[in-house]
Amino acid sequence: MEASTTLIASAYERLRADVLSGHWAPGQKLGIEGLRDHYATGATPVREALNRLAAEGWVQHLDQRGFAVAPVSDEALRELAQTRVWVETLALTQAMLRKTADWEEQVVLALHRLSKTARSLSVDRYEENPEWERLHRAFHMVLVGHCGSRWLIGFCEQLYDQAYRYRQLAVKAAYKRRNQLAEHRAVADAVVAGDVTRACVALTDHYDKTARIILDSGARARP
Amino acid sequence: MEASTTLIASAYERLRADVLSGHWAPGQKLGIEGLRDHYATGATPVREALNRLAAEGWVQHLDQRGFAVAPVSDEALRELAQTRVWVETLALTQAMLRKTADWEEQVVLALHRLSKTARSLSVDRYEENPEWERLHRAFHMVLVGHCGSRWLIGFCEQLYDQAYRYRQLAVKAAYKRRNQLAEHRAVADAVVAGDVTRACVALTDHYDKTARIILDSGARARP
DNA sequence: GGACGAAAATAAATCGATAAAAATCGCAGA
DNA sequence: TCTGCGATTTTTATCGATTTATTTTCGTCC
Repeated sequence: MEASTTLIASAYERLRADVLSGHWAPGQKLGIEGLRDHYATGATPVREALNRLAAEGWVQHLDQRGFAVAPVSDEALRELAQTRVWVETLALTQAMLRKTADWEEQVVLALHRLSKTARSLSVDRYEENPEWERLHRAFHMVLVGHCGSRWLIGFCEQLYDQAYRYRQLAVKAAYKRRNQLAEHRAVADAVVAGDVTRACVALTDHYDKTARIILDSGARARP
Repeated sequence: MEASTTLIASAYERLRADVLSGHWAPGQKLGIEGLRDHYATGATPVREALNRLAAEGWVQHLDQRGFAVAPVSDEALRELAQTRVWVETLALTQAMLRKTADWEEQVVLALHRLSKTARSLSVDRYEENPEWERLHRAFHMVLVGHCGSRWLIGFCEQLYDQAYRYRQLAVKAAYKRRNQLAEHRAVADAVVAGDVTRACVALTDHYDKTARIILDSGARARP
């Protein structure tokens, strides 16, 4: 074999990406056989990948009845958004309390890079720009990355990725134009100014808006 | 087969319990063959159980080099304790903000049950009392269980179980006698009184003491 | 006509074996 | 004695087949 990585790792990454992107719909059953075909690999890698995804909450494992994509619901999204606000403002606050020049520069830099990149590859309709997505995630992770707790950072990553799935599902329904850059800049500015309260308010505002847009788009769980 | 559950679930539970209890030492290599023998099962259940544990952070998965029990360190314990204080005071605060009579009763009840149970099965030396452990976990989970976010509850469970492993490792070194009941009661009293600040301080104090005792016990990571 | 139950079909869980990778060991040369 | 190379051994990752559980189908009985 010549794959740079192991088959299970590859299967895991591809499966995860497909769940995140909404390629496999929430609630959909993920039969071993079907996945084995789709990803052109054996049953063992698929199985182990599914186990990891199950532990991370992306899919459900129904004993003796296989796997299914984790369902979504308005209620779950509200809970997710609320948790994100709580946990990320906590992390941001801690990061700011131990502020360093280096971290501050990272924040400014991450925002700058994000601002230079288009949200959509196409001007008139939405077409995901992977570069923007990468930089957006990086920006948010830099904000909380200096909180001093790998646990907290990990939680923020989980929550971010979960929210990303909801965004992807919503985008299939409606592409709302919106001045995200201003929202991001508001957070970064407050960080640079050292104003914890303002930074947390700005971050909360950013997440609340995102959640509201997704909820309004009408992307709902299918039963 | 007559096992009420599937082999992988059983292997997962037993392996997890053995890692938590310190039966497999931190850093120790977990060879498939060895585990296959020890748990008298096939390689597949062992492998899938290890994958789930790896996703949850109990073991490390070194590509093409098998699995090893997650290492411990003083530094990691400090970070864990700090994160626990942050996240659980957050959850407790939120729980108290949406206080209900029912929840308040659950707290009182959980404390009562805990107070009626001995920490150790033996009077003169420490011998883990599974019932106390169960009730202790239940008490802490009731405290945060009303915060309104399944995510936050899940995080608290993860952190609790991680801390439990450190406690187990420390207990092998030294059994410190200590009035835990008073600490637990302090939290519950503050909750009943509706005093958020005092409840958070009491919880923080409880966790800080635990961490300090473990650190002082000298249970350290082996390289 | 509906419901119960047995049997077939489907799909998941598990095993044993194989292929690939890493670690180990031993030997030759410096 | 130390170092580097290669063969050997050990262990992991993967596959194909078997076993076991669940779902569906199809009669039959009430």
